[in-house]
Amino acid sequence: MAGKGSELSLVWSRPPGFAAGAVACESSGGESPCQLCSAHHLSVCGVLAETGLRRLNAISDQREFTPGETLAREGDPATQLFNITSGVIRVHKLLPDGRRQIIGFLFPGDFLGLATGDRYAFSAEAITKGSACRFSRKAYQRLLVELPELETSLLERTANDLRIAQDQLLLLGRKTAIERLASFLLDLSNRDRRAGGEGVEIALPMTRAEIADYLGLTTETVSRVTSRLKARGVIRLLTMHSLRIVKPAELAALAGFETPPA
Amino acid sequence: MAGKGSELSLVWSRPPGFAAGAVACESSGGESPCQLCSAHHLSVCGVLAETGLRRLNAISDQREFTPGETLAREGDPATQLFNITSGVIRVHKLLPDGRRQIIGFLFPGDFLGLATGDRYAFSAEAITKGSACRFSRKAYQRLLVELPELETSLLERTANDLRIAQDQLLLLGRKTAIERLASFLLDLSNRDRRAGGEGVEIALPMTRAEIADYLGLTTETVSRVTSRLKARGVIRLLTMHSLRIVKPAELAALAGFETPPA
DNA sequence: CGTAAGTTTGAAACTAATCAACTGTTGTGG
DNA sequence: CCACAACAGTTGATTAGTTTCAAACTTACG
Repeated sequence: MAGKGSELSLVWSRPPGFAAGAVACESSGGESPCQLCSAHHLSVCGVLAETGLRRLNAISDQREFTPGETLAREGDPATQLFNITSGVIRVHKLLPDGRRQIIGFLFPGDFLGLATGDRYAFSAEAITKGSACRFSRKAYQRLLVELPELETSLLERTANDLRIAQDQLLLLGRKTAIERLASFLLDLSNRDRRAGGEGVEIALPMTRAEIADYLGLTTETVSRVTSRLKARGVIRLLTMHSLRIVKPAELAALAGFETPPA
Repeated sequence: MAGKGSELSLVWSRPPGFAAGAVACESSGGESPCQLCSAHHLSVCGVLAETGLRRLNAISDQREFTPGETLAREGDPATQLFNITSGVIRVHKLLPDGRRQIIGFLFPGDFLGLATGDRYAFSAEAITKGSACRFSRKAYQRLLVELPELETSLLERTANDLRIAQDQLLLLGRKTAIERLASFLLDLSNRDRRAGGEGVEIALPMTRAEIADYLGLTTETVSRVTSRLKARGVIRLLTMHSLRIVKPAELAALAGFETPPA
């Protein structure tokens, strides 16, 4: 019962569980770009029929990005929305003195930019190279009015992202360092499983510093806690950026998963 | 530029800034209950025209609550939605060992229950006595399909709540105890100002323990930090549950408001 | 290969939590 | 209306978990 485990997107993401959203998609070129898009089934556009897809495609263009590239800057006018089709993005907020909180990591199928008013409330930067469908916010909003299934889908996604954010509030407000890291690894595992993987071998495209800024810790603490999990035989590092979950049950227990006592 | 300051609702709340949402309302009785409702202009129902209001009203009933009463329990089937019309609600999540994170406080006009799948992802309990419009989730969702302006309004609210949650992630992940309390008091001040007040005399309907669980601290720390603010002349306690902000600028500086350096 | 960036590990410092005592507030019944 | 009990809040002393500072080690890359 209870807790589902938190996720990772947080600024528009994956399908809330049932119906998928619908935004627009990429392709490697060709006549029907969206249907060839490898992220199509994960994306908001997944719910759109032929007609809707075509209209969405008409207002989108393709944007490639390379590591370190900025897609959105906190405080700038929020003119563009993105649907990630490949690669990984990090989304963060800063305090005036430079302290950083990473709000979420975006993967293919995740949507970027709607948790925003007139200006971006966060910055978004590429961690890996990748690509995204880009929309003008205005055109997108106009299209929303005419494609109610798209709006419904976005509402579901937003509600889902809100749920994810609330799980993360519990993590940041009340969990210990080891619980935070365990929760994070389980999230990655669940994500991999939903993407069709085994959820056992986990890729970590982000650096330790980025994990730290996501979990409200320091690099050193992330490193120490990782070592502890390794020493307890719960995980095994394969490379610097991938690991294997050896004892999933123990990891879940450590994560203190959101299962209320009552 | 930049930061707007975080808010307090987080599980469906106040108007995102421009258009208000629309759900349904309360009244003290009478022919046109919604229009007499004191929370009407703050609520999602605020955007609905006569017809929509009537339909919404048809599927709602009135629910009074007293301090300590539970409106929703984490893990239970999410069958009911609420629009708060008076009083204050706290929304929280628990870890198995009882650690609590308060996700938000809900005030009149705030909406409760949509950041949820089939089951509530949080518990909601009354802090004060009050009242709410209650809807069956199913009936509400059916109505959403037929009232697009309601759905649009909900989407805006959800996006707004997501933004608020993300501000709180920054607070919990990166701010110090004094910055957290200062941010909290400023949020309350802003809320009061938007409700037509001066934002100077602040009501604190919640206990220190509840503030602590909202800010990821302990009661003792909240008390100590409050004393420090008092000693510095930034605030003055009027009663146990109300205070005056004496130096708003200093309070804002302490809050480290979300203004990125760049 | 060599340099820079990223990661790990150790020691010291610090913030907030915990434990504990005391004070203030609230609400109830004599 | 006061006394008292129960609860809420404050303050102090100590502890613990995480950060900070520092150095060594590893990996990635030009």
